Amino acid sequence: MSGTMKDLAKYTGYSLGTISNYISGKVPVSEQKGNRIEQAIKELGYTVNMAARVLKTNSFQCIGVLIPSFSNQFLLQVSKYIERILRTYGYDMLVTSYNDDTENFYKQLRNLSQKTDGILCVPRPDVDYRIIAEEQKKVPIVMFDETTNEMVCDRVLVDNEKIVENVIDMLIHQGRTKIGFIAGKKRAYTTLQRKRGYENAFKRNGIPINETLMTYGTYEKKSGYLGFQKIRISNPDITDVFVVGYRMTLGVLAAVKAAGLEHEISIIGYDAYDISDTVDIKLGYIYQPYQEIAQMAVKLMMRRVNGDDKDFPTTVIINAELRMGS
Amino acid sequence: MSGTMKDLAKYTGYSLGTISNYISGKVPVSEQKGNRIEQAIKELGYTVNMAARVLKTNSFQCIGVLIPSFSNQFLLQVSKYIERILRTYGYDMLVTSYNDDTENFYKQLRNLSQKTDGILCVPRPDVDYRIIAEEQKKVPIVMFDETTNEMVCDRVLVDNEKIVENVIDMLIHQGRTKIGFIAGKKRAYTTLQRKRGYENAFKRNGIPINETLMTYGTYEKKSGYLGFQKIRISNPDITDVFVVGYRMTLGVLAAVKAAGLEHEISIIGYDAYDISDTVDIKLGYIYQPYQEIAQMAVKLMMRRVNGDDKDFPTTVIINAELRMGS
DNA sequence: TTGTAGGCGTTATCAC
DNA sequence: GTGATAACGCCTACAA
Repeated sequence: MSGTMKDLAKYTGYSLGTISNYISGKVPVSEQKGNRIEQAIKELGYTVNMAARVLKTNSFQCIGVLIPSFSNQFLLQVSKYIERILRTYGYDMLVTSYNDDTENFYKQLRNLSQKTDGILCVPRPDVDYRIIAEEQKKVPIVMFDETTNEMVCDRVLVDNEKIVENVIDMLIHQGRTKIGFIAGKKRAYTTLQRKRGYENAFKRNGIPINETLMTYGTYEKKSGYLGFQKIRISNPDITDVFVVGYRMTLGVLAAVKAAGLEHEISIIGYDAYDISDTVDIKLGYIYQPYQEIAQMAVKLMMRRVNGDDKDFPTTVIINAELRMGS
Repeated sequence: MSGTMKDLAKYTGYSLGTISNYISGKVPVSEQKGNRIEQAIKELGYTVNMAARVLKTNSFQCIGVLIPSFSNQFLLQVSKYIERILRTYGYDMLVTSYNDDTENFYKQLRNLSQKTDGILCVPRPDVDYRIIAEEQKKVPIVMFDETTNEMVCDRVLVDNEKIVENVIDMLIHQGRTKIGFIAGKKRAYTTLQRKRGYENAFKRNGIPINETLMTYGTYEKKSGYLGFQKIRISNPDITDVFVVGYRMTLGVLAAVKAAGLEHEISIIGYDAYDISDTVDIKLGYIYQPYQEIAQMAVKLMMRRVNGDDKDFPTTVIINAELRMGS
């Protein structure tokens, strides 16, 4: 237990008010006393007691970020930018993962709502929106990347439907129509969007949709691996695979390699920018602009935190882009 | 602002003490009153005010984890286990990154020491140990993975020297002596250990050490790429590369591939377990047991948090192992 | 500019 | 079991 303001007051002989004024910096204090207080702080090893300050001011100067898993490269990357941007606003960031578990999601949400002034979260599709709504009464909540439909809530999302549609359309125009699609979790918002984009492209080109070319996954490497195998059983003539997420892309790569199809198949993976030049397989990737997502989410959150709710609920849509491996 | 205990007291007509007793669960309360309070909680939307509780109890039931970067797969993986294990002790986890910046490290350390009961951190080599010592007066600090030498501090470390020595020795016995070594940051503890292991192996086998086979890196992919190129200029006959960290391994893979040397060179990468089966290059990896590291770190921290300092400072050493790609 | 006093929401210590 | 009351450390009027 380190010293308190009271200790400083006793030590210097000044009043508590003067000490507080000096430390908060909001009310000027004579230089002489300032110096003496400064010295006392060093002497007694004083540090502000955040709990007390928060209790009094009811403000944490801190925003929570809640993501499904620490294995998600993309979200961690976004978080990194969120942290930087928040700092320019004088806010700290607290990251928490709910480990892909719904109950844990609720728990962490409650937890963060006790420790922060607002929460940026990536929800699961199966969360009970009423629980979120309940928390939302206490602190502003902005969803990013994923969302749930039932909720009235601020959102920052990527236009998954459009980018997928465009990419698949491009492939079709190149005469490649046997395109496997390994999506994320079945009910996830992003999955639905991407699936729609995939289907749109085929419809647009008057090609019937082959359900056996599609499958879902868990974002784990293994499920990418298995997904590819499953699709290939029904479609030995498959030429392209579109796969969502870094780790599932790794899985597909491994499966393609294990099947000795490195030169027959090309892959387009979400967020696979890191590995496109390390493998022999042709690999393009969808780039989701981390920084812009972070920027928009923080901006919106800062407005909410400062009581500006005039356009609530608002949804910001951000464009992704296709990039090819070197 | 949601309801408080005082509101509950007013609403139910019971005293503050009874409300508190019921909510903390530490003192039994008659069932009838319990039910009534439960109902009042729902009615008024009461939630504990953590700040007030912390102020009073001086305990956060929360441990902070401070890592250099959210890009570090390995540390994030360890954090995931830390979180799980902490939960079994009834503690939460807060993760923070200092973005490879020393000043930021200090800042986050101070920050966490205000929000948690103890800090598990991965320090930079150049941190001023006095600042850590200062924080350590307030909360227990356990270093893991990395450490600084000057500090009197608890540590949970991997035996990098031994594993590297063994792996290099094995290669030498296979007649492969042109082994490149791309280490991490120059002054880092882990780097020094690994370098020593590398050198030991050569000494042990009576082979002179070739400095041009060694270089440092920043753990970024690019620095792995450049590191390989640099080493190869002086050593066109290089047959093996030992490289530290997931991303730098990716860089080496890309460089080897760019040079068309997929079949001449084999690579051993730290923590590269994810990609070993996706590339055509022979790739082994060092596996650092995440779970065990997390377990040891948490165990030690829990003892410190509970005031058991009898073996302070203590250092736990954990063994890594070599695994080969599928 | 400086000091005093009251209260933020909780827990802990008493009596009853 | 229950109720009153006093802290915990800080901030903020308001008064001096």
